[in-house]
Amino acid sequence: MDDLFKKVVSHCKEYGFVFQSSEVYDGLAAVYDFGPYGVELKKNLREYWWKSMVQLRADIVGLDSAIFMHPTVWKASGHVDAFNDPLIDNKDSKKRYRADVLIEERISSYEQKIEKEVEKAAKRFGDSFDPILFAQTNARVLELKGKGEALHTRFAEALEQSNLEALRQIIIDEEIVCPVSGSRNWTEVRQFNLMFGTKLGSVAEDSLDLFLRPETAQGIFVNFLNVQKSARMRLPFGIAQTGKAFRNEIVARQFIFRMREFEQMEMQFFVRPGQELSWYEHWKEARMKWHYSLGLGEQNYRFHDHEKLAHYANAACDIEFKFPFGFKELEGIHSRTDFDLSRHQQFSGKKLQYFDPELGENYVPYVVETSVGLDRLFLAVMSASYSEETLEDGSERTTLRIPAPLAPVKVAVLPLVKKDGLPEMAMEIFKELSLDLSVQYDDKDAIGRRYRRQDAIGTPYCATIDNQSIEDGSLTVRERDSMAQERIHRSELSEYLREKCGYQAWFRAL
RNA sequence: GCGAAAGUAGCUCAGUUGGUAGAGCACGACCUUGCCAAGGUCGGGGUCGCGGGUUCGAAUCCCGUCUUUCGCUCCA
Repeated sequence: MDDLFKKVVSHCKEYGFVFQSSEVYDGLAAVYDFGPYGVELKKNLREYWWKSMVQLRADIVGLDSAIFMHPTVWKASGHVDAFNDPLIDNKDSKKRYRADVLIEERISSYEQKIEKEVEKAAKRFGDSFDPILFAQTNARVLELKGKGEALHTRFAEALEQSNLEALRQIIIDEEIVCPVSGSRNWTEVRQFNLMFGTKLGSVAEDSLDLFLRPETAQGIFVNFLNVQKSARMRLPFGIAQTGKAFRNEIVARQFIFRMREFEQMEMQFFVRPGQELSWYEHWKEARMKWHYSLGLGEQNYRFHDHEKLAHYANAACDIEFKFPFGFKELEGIHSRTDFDLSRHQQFSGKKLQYFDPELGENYVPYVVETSVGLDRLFLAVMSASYSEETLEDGSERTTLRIPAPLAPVKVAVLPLVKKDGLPEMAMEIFKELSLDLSVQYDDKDAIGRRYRRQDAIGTPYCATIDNQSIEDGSLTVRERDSMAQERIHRSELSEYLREKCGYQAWFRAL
């Protein structure tokens, strides 16, 4: 594992940001809990997203839909089919493949062979026409074509019936080999469902099979008309929501980058058909600007356009972040067309249309989606903020340079010594500030050590109370990154912190 | 899920051919100092991931299991 990444992971645990779930029971794979500082950072990220996407915009409203949904939702959305992968392992190379992909490759290889035959014949024909050669080529092409079509039919049938044994038989009959080992030593084909199943109802035989939602988006789509009508929204408008989603990943790794239970922050923007691509471009820019506003460094972001589009999209890209293990997806922006609403209309039998007063007609809106992984955003902040430095005096300092508006603790109030009434005055200031900020009080150990402890959890400011404070009410404010100090009056502190730790400056940059 | 490596105190690690656990830091109390970590004294904490086996005796050898990390597949 990357060295920096390793340090970030252990820092997360040691300083109360992220713990492994159920650790006392040896943990639960790919599930994590957020500790005292983690929950604050996560809350701040969610809050900044929500305020900039909902509070600041007249054309977007919020929603909080349930994790449980009617089972037909997932048939309509395509998740029941698309999230089911038939997988097969090669016993020699220990590599795993999707059985359907292996067969599809074989089908297209027949088409390539036909092309080759035709090319070969064309070369040998030259200018003159050779009826014998023509007949031979024709026969070969027809044979290949027949084989390809037969395979295609057999494949479609096996898929239709979800017949795993039939899929395996095709791989064996076609003598498909593993590209790595070259062997035909295959395991059984097994089905992996990426959705978690559960049951609604306490009596087993009366219970309803449900899925935990694998994405939050569908809760927005099925509520489209409820929201549009009750909030009296006109197109174009968006619905935003944050919440947990669940995927039974075969392999879930890289700390909180890929978890089985994760939190999404997403917004579905409903537009008039035909306008979706310009809105798609609009949201690409707007979302990138939002990420830039966090101040983690613009060089750490890039777009990645999807070449293979999902079944529901006509344009899609990712905003990728430079994690310690490379550029990886942080947010997805998809032009989802009218796929979702149309499908829900079809499966529910209820109209999910919008009456456009300008056009004077009804239609199913098109949708542009922006979807961020909150936990990934969290990891991005942690890995971009982690820093180790050697100071002038040769001592080491580990600092989380978390942007002040996101910091779990905004200010620590520290009495310089534990006597002469300094703790009492510090506690008084702590109580004042904690009315509108996350504040910490600490009177243990030497002042320098306390500064380092605050550096390690990313506290941007420390307010130190000394003997002069008792006399004139002034105190020292020490800034985390520069370690610079300035003296201000205690009555100015609240305003000072609000200025430095608020989102206002970020909002203005959007 | 399959393959490979690892698991000893909160953290980083030692533990010699099997003889029944140790260091540094951290933590707690008290004293001292007082604006950028590591002053003094005392103290708490581990059935060596878990279960089984071999042995007079297992952190150490064997088997199983769990978790973590890496590769394969998928994705926010």
